[in-house]
Amino acid sequence: MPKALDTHGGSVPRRRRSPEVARKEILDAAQQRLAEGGPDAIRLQDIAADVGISHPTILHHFGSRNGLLVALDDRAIRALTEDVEAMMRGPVDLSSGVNLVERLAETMNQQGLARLIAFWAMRGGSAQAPGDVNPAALVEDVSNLIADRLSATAGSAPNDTEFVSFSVRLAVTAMLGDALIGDIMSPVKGEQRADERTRFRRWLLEILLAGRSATLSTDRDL
Amino acid sequence: MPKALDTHGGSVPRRRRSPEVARKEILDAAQQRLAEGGPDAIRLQDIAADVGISHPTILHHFGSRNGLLVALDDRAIRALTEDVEAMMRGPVDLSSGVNLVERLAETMNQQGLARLIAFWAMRGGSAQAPGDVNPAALVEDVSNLIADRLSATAGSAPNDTEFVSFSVRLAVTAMLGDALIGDIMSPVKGEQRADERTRFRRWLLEILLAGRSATLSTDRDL
DNA sequence: AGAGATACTGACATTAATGTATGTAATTAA
DNA sequence: TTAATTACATACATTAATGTCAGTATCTCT
Repeated sequence: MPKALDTHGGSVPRRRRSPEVARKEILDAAQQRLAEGGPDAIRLQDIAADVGISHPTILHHFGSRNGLLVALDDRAIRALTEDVEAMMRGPVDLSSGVNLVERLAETMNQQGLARLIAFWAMRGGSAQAPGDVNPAALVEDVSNLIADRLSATAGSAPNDTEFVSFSVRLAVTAMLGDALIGDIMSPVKGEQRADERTRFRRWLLEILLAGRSATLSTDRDL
Repeated sequence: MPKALDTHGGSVPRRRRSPEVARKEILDAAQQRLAEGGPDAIRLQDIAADVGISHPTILHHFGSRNGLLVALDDRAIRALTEDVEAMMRGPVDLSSGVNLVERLAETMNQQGLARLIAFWAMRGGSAQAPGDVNPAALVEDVSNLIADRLSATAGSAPNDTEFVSFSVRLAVTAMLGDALIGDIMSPVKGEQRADERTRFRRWLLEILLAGRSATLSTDRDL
């Protein structure tokens, strides 16, 4: 039988998480609150209630409210850059394998990541690159990776590098923007909206492919 | 000589604005704070200090802090939609007149409008269309306008409508996203960054034009 | 010039958030 | 099994924001 000498609620035994798990659960809850309720909805009490802990525990893990926000930003940028990186390390040919645009749209919309990234941008953005991650460096690595690949390919003009880089940039920024304000940019309502969104993405992919074939002579895999 | 019987500071006579001017000055200050400091920087005291008034005056004009935020959102969406509308009412031909992409980029970056729109999206977005303006309706009007023009033109396929609509949507969302996270999407640093940003916009415009000429047979003015 | 209307202020009330201090209970290792 | 560590809780302190109120100063209209 459980001993009833504890000072808290009593009936339910206290759950003890590993620091990693605790941090993840807290960040998840915070991210969901941000996505659903906006910036003002990030309150320690509420997040703690969602997770099922008391709010000082959040401070225990993140030091301060601002520490939590920085960790949130950090994770969001990491998710985005890693996604781009993964796409880049795969076959770079836009037409093959994963659909660049579709995948980005998924990433942006899952867990309200788009709003989180917007939040990061509003809170100072690249100016305050915090902690152990440097998003800009990650992106630069990816760009170098692409540049290396392209220069290793016979017959690639300097334009190719910029075309790929611009394509990625366009896809990322457009899918971010579309996740944020796509709804009001669409004249279609209700049921058909999802269809139109899908068509928009396909159209964007086609535009990119067309632009590429106009730039590159052959259709080789990069 | 000024009478010294007043209860406040005394030396400086109180300035009295028209409600419209007062609201505008307050909104401007709030917008700048949001753009520079993020969501947490929107504090009535600070904004009041920027304008040179006391914070209850803000409440007098907007009712509550939330009233101020709604007004901010409202103005941002209005600015965006009116910008799009103006572009649409002009010559729709993407290659002529104003550069669609450039102009959008300007709009997004002036006064940190991009961040404000992101803020709006995070705070509930199209779900809570407030007050006297319905952003969705404005956008719909514009879309109808385009559709009418296109159907009035001989030889226009249904595809044309969607192509123009998608082009605008792409330009808007991409320039919004680029204003937010363009910095980290660029592998270039320092001086050359501005150049690259310009090239990116030109490139986007070219892509759109190429896609159009691929869709439309003639190059007529719409 | 006088009177009404209202933009505006200073002082205060209230609420509500973050952060602190101290103790408890669960986990791990000796 | 005992001891050390630390995730976690309760109660409280503190700060800091929004919001209220009663009065003042400036504008407009007659």
